[in-house]
Amino acid sequence: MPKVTIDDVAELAGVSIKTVSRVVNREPNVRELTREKVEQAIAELNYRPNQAARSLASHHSRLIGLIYDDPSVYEIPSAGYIVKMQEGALRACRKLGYELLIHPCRIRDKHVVADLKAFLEEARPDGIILAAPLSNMPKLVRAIGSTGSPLVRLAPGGKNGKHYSVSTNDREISAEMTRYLASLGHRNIAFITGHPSHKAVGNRFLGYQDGLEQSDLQFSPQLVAAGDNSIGSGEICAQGLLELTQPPTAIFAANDDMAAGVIRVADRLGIAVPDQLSIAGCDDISLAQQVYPAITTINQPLSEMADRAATILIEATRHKEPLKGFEIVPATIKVRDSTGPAPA
Amino acid sequence: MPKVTIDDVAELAGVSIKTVSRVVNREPNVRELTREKVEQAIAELNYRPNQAARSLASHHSRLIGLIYDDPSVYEIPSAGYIVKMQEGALRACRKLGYELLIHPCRIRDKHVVADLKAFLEEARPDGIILAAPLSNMPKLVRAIGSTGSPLVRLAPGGKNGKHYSVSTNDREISAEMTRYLASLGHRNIAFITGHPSHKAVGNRFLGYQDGLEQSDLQFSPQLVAAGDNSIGSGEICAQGLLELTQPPTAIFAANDDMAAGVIRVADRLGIAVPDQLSIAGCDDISLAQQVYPAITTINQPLSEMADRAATILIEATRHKEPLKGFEIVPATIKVRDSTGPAPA
DNA sequence: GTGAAAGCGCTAACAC
DNA sequence: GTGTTAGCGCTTTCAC
Repeated sequence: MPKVTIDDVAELAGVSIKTVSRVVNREPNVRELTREKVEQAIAELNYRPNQAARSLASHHSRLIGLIYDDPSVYEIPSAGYIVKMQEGALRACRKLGYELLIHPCRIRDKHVVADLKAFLEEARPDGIILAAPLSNMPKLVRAIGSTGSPLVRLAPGGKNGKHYSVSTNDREISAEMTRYLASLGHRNIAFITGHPSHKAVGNRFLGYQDGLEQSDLQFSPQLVAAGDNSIGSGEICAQGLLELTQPPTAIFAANDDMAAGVIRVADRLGIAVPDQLSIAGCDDISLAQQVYPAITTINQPLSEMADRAATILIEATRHKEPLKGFEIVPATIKVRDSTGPAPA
Repeated sequence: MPKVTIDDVAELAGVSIKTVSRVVNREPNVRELTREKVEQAIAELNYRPNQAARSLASHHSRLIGLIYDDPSVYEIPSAGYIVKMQEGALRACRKLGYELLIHPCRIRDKHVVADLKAFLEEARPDGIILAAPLSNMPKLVRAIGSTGSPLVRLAPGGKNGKHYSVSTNDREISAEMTRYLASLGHRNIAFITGHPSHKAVGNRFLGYQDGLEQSDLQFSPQLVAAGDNSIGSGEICAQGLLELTQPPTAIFAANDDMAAGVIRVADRLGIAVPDQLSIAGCDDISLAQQVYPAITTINQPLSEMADRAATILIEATRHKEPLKGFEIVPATIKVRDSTGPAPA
């Protein structure tokens, strides 16, 4: 397999290497006929541009870095969360001719910042996606910002003026889910909160409160239990809630793992789902469909969000645009089998 | 942030760039004193070699490609499997100054082979890790082999003469698990097989049979149910097995998801685990610890296997060694709460 | 042990 | 529209 270079293509097509370069990079100012000749030569020789040479000459690595919390430390974010994110980012990268560099990091490690800087300086990605919950950590955002790498924050709890962010409508959609439960006749709707480090998950709690108000229901602190995103915490919270003298007829959990925990407890206590108890989750991880009954949940469009983040980043480096602002990828409610009319 | 180059370091240290290069690459033939001077200059300037320049000049990308089945198509391998693999491969890469390129691919897509070749030719990783179940597909193994990229097959069902493989002792450890169940007094031990495309998972079935034999127990086809690695299939299989006139007192599932399905069914049928039914799984994914009771399982050392694969690959490219042979990373049994003495 | 020179294969800047 | 030239920042080769 002798390596085919741009010179070989130029020679075969009878043009200069610069013209080949223009065709490869889809630059303007090439006659249609010339372009075709070059494209044919490329196909004939099966030419592939050498990325190393490209990036050395252009000062662009065509690499996007995806930074997230290492799951082997916390179980947040979960493996499903990570894989979904990767999938979206990869989709965008492939479409635009980039590669993705994944970089899990341990937020509790003292050397995170140094480690991150080393990654940015050595691998030199053209842009960085910082995933939740890291996207909320000023220390990290600042460290990356100071290197000058274009940065997109993924699913941060709120915006900041300095960096672009891609979020979903956590609060609004959680309000909608709450209204949906209310519309089924539920009056005692409980909520299980998520891990406090994850601000986007915190917004779901706010949405729950909004939804109650919009449905003319009273917010009651007893109906709120504090989970930490794990199945186990969902079980513990459910147990507490179901022992109340006025137990809820619907439980809305800030993620699917905890909702699955609630189902387990209902199973054990002989409470029928959804006939006696409705259960709703958040995230739409695969578990939500695998358990019985399948969980009504909110489809967090993580893959689309990561796709958008990577796309924005790549387009920004191409046009050398400053990267400010934000966008919102709307979530949708997936009604499945764990919710139903309130018991009479 | 003005970019620091090798010339700056050479000037500050008062040596030639070649000497700096030697120090950076830990080559021999540098006096200790010279090395120290250079290292000090590097630290002072915070110099980082430019990877693009390095790989252009050396014809090494310092990239390892990890190829696996896209989870959005099949749910095998699961997200947890993928993340564990990535973790191990990343650990090795970081230690040795490499980066990891992940490349999920859709085995059912007609263009897989073309897509893979394009990946290899464009990104030019120095080596490839092909994960199970892809590592069993001759079509893919051949496609990668034909490009000349060094290849390590991860957890293939068997060896082949042409490529290095890293496996675990699936068969032996499954036999051990079966013997363990027998040692608890179980005489009716059922097995739930995994998805047939995953040969390593098939070896677990062979191990189950070995274990029965070694424990002087009769193999009985009725005690074998065919799952597909999903929680749902575990439930279906469990239902069938528990309806037998001579139901098993222990069920050994070829993965943890299916074992979790068995637990769900036992829960529903009011069968106490482990008092009336022992359940064992395979893989030790996080779910195994999160469900109640926590699942006794086999810890598949996926992370270590991927670490070994990447390490082997990197060392081979350095020494330009041909890459043949295999190695086995032993798995271990994790006894937790889902197994106990057979009912009297 | 150390250094000088010659590329690696592309893109940028500018000429035509 | 197209081509020429000069690097990008390293490693390789070979001389000393």
